[in-house]
Amino acid sequence: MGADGFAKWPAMQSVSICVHLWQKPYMPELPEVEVTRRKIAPALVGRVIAGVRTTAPSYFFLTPPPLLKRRLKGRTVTALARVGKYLLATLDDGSRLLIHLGMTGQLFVQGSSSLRLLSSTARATLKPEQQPAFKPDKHTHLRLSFSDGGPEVWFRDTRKFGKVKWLAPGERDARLAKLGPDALEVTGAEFHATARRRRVPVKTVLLDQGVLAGVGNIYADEALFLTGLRPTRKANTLSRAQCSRLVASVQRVLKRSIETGGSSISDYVAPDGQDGAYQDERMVYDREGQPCKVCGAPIKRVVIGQRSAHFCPKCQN
DNA sequence: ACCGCACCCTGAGCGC
DNA sequence: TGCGCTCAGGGTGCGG
Repeated sequence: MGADGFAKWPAMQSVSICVHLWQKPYMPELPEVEVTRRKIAPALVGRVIAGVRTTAPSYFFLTPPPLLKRRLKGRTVTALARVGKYLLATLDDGSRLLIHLGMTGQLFVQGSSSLRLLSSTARATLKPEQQPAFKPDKHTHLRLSFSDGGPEVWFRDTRKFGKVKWLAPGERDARLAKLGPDALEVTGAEFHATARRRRVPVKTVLLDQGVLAGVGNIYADEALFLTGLRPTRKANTLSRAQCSRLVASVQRVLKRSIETGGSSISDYVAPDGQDGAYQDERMVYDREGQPCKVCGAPIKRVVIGQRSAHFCPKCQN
């Protein structure tokens, strides 16, 4: 990249590409991963990786750091795709870098200042104009520098549920192979074909990445509310029509979230932490005891498969 | 094939 | 004030 190619970097530095992902209500599901992909792609694609810094080996690194460094150095990123909740970077030698953000993963450009990158105390006390650019901490597990000398790309993940793996050219990854069709593309018929032979709660099927890839806890609850189905409803009792409506709801909430996420993070993070505006539209998730926005009944919370599920006892059956 | 559950991790939020 | 406890959650893997 020539000197004039730098023009885009200064503008990018003040931009937070970090979507959500602080605690509970900000899990990276399909929309958050997709928004991250769109924001991070310009800072990745076409650049030559010059240096790789990591933290100590851990199960976060499916490829051990020393090997990861050897494989990435000198490579040019040629594309950045999303597969379910995974990001997949293609490199110029045909190898690929697989990234999963886990629960708390944050992928962003060096120089980003985001309240979500700070401690809760700092978020509460710092005014937006006081936000410092984020400095790498013990949770910043991967730092890529580039031959153009521009800003680095960092991957931070406090709980280390995220994953980084290098895939040799042509290497098939079991995690990717297991994924069902992308949640934005799955059809009602496909969902019904699986649901009809599963006796577990329908929510469990929505969260099964092998059935449809990309739905997490928040959007599963929201889509079920929109469809009027309780999360506890046994999957095999759903009609084909109900499955079609459910899939349509899933796709509606995912698309809506991509829209609001994309716009809200385009240039600034609101001081009250309300970026990733979809949370304002949440009807049930994390609203236990609060009135249903449609009928006023208190939202209920139950546990399904070790995970919380929220629903309106009047609107959902 | 299907299903339930323990596990990985760390910070927030609670009770005392 | 501060300690210790519990909880949250995606994905994996194991035992039934």
